[in-house]
Amino acid sequence: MTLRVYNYLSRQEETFEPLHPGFVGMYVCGPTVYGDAHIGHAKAYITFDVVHRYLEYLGYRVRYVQNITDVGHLVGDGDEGEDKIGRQARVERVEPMEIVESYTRNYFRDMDVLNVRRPDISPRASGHVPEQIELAQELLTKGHAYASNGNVYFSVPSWPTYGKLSRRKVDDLEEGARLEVAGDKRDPRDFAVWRAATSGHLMQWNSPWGKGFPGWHAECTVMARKYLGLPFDIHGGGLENIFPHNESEIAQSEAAYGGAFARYWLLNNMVTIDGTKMGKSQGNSLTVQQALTGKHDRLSQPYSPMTVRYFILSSHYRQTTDFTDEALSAAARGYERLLGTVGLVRQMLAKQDSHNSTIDAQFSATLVDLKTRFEEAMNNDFNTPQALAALFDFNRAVNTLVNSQQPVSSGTLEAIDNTYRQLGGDVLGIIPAEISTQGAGAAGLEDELVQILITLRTAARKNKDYATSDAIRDQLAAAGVILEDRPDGTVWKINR
RNA sequence: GGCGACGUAGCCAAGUGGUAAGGCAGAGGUCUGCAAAACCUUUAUGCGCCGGUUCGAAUCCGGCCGUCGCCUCCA
Repeated sequence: MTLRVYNYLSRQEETFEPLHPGFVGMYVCGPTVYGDAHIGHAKAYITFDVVHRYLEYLGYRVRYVQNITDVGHLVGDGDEGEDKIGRQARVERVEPMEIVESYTRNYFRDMDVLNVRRPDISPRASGHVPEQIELAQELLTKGHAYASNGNVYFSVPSWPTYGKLSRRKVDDLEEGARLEVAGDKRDPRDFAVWRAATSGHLMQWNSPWGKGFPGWHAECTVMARKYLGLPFDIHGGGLENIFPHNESEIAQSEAAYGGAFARYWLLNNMVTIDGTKMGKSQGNSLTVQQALTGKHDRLSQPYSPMTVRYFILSSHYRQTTDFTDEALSAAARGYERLLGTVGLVRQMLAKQDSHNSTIDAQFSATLVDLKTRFEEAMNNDFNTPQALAALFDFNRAVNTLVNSQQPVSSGTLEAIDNTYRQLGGDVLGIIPAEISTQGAGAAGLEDELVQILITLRTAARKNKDYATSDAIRDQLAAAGVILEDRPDGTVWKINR
């Protein structure tokens, strides 16, 4: 059983084999930090987080590099736009680097709550200006770039394979009505590797061509090379950046350094909101914070981070994900179902007084079956919906077992819990190590207080004083504590 | 104008040549003092429409209709 991935370079599914056996180098285009993370970021980084986690599950040692774009990304069309960071700095009346710092922190804060593991290296574009200048010089030396009025442009016509990733024909690009001809470009298709700064530009550096700043595509080219070497295994990112960004990264790297850039291109599809494109320019963006707080026109309620994560993983990463309130609330209930079983298993495990390490023979076949199906799904280009389906089938089997009123050995419960932790936790990142809203994981005092009420209620029920027992249950429910009577006693959980 | 993706039950979503996974919602049932949770049964003779290839197609080919996206900043 081997991992197969869809490679946008070949537009085919291919067997994944890293260049150096046992090691994987992965670069993913990171955010431009001039605003809060939105659900498009969430989809992209959850997607590659799962890729990262699954590669490690398979035993690879992964180096995951994801840049922070803090300079060079321009607002608007053409070449006259303002730097995004610079503009936001002007709006908020602070230094550009304050913008970068604060939105970088927000970015990691949001990704942390979504349980996205941090990359191994988060290099900043502004910290790699010398390398980007060297890239421009190398391209000039090789004849694939030219300097003009303090700008350095990559010459697209000089590089015949330009367009190979996005499958655009270079000749067609000329007809694009939107491509404005900058006065100092030789060809409208050329793009800037280095840009001359106007006097008002807040972020600028000295260069052989005067004061300026790097072009947007340059950072990824140099930082991927610096930290992963060429070629490296996986380049990830969002499909909307396939052109011109990814295309230009490849061209610059191959033209400057020779040889291949990235070996496998994995690109996630985009996000829509109620069926239409989400974009900052559309005015309908949904930030991660808005999804978590529910403070958004389109949302009826807040959604937990794990619900958002589960929802994103419930469709394949190369499909578009349509965020609707209805779909999210369905996901919330589905996720609750999964988590409820995990919580129950952990509570039963905590209640076991003697340890019996024997694993039920019949159930161990179920465990093996789950693992097989799960791995088959994930090996099939990270098919998380299929993997989740396997997990839900397993879930049903577990529910049947723990409700069978037959004794279940602690060894079996432990094996079940470990499986949830490994597949649902380590790989998919949707099953927390501690379920804070579940009795078993609750803080001591909270659990003790609820246990006192449960004891009182149990006594009332024994006396058939249902008025009292129901009053306790109803009032606890109003406070957000749900009681469930099981044959072996009452358990509780917090209803979020 | 160029390029591309998608259209599967009320909703979300896998499946890409062998006779429709999974989740949500709905219906009936079991369990329960009543609930909750869970479990069982049930919910697409059919996968946008029309043709074609094939023993066999949701899956391949052609045409049509529809939706969305990229080509311009965006993950």
